[in-house]
Amino acid sequence: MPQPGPYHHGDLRAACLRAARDLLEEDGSAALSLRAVARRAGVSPTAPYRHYADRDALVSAVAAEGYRELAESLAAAHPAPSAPGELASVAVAYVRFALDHPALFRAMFAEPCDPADEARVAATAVITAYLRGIVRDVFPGAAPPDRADALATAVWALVHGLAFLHLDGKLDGSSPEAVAGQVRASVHAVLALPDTAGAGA
Amino acid sequence: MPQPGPYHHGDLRAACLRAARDLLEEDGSAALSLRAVARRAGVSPTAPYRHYADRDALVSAVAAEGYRELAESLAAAHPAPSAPGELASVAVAYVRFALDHPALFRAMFAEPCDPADEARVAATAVITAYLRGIVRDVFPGAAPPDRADALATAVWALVHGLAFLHLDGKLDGSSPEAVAGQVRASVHAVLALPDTAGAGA
DNA sequence: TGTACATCAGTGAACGCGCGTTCACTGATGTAC
DNA sequence: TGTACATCAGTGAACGCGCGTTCACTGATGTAC
Repeated sequence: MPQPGPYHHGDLRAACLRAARDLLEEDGSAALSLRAVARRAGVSPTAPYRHYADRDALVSAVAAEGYRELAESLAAAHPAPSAPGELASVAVAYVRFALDHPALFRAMFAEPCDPADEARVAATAVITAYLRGIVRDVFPGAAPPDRADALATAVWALVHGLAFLHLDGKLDGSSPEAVAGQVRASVHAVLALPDTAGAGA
Repeated sequence: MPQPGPYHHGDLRAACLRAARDLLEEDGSAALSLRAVARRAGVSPTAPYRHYADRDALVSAVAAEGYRELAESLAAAHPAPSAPGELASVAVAYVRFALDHPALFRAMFAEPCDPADEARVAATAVITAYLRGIVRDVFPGAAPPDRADALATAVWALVHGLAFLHLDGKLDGSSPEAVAGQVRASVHAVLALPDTAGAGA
């Protein structure tokens, strides 16, 4: 039943992205395939080639979209953190994003990365700059500037590692609260502050 | 040219593992396939089924071997660390292992994990217990015991994150020294100590 | 020491699958006159 | 307003591929007598 539908789709480019995202949400363990995306979008297997040069281009587009959404999630957690506890909230949002969109997150980082894909590189840079800026705001007096950079990298690596270890079932992710608590405790450890988590924000 | 060779291989089980490892070292981006492993081992495509129930069993065996080797690498970096600097050396070894065996490392963590595979679970537990023990040794007086646990998890996540970010080309991995320095700096940041890296051990 | 036979570890043909990608095509759209 | 035609976004058949897995088989090994 070929579903009459219009011959021209309208916005197949976006529909492919949407379909890819849906597939990742539904069965994250399967690799993303162009044919599956086309099927999902209700279109012939070759139609996506009108909009994407090849499979890699589609995957890169999906990854870039993921980066943008991740950045949004972080910003939504706290627009301009200036205290360690607020930074911790951003960290929690990072891990939360990974757990809420496991397959997307994996695609963003684990798919063989094309270093030449501009959108992807740019999207990564946004994340890096964002984290760096946050850490600088939280520690305005960090002695040498590259110390702040080192700290920013450490924070990123920490939350990234927590995210992946959770994704791979190596840590206790039984409840969102457990995860959040874990992340806060870790961030506070990094920032060398007494763990003020537990109750409050 | 079917290479005469003996009909019976001798130890095909081990040869498959070896072949799988070789393939991962050579082309880490390709997925590990049973047929490729058989080919590499110089054996018919179905011979491995004598020794592994299915593809997953092979991959799990490879991953388990990887965990064992990772544990060895960590132990070799420092048999019984008791000072932060020694702990940092272990951290460097962790990241080094990932960069030296990128595809293996990915297979260990990113392959859809079979939670039921005993060898694999056991091998993971060894890593966890090892890191936990180290952190406890380095901080014998850590106030509540679960604080030491949190710290151990944070350290693990930190090095794990650094490893993956490096694997994915998100950090400066231009030279082994740069990587090691980065890792040391991060660990010291976590441990809230002045960064004593740079020159010495 | 020699032979019969069970067991084991391989072979090789075959299956059905989904994939990425190509190609020549055709239906729909929109623009120029 | 009406028609001719270029352009664009789809179709659908076909290619060759490597995969996991099955099956009936056969060659080699080792044990019992």
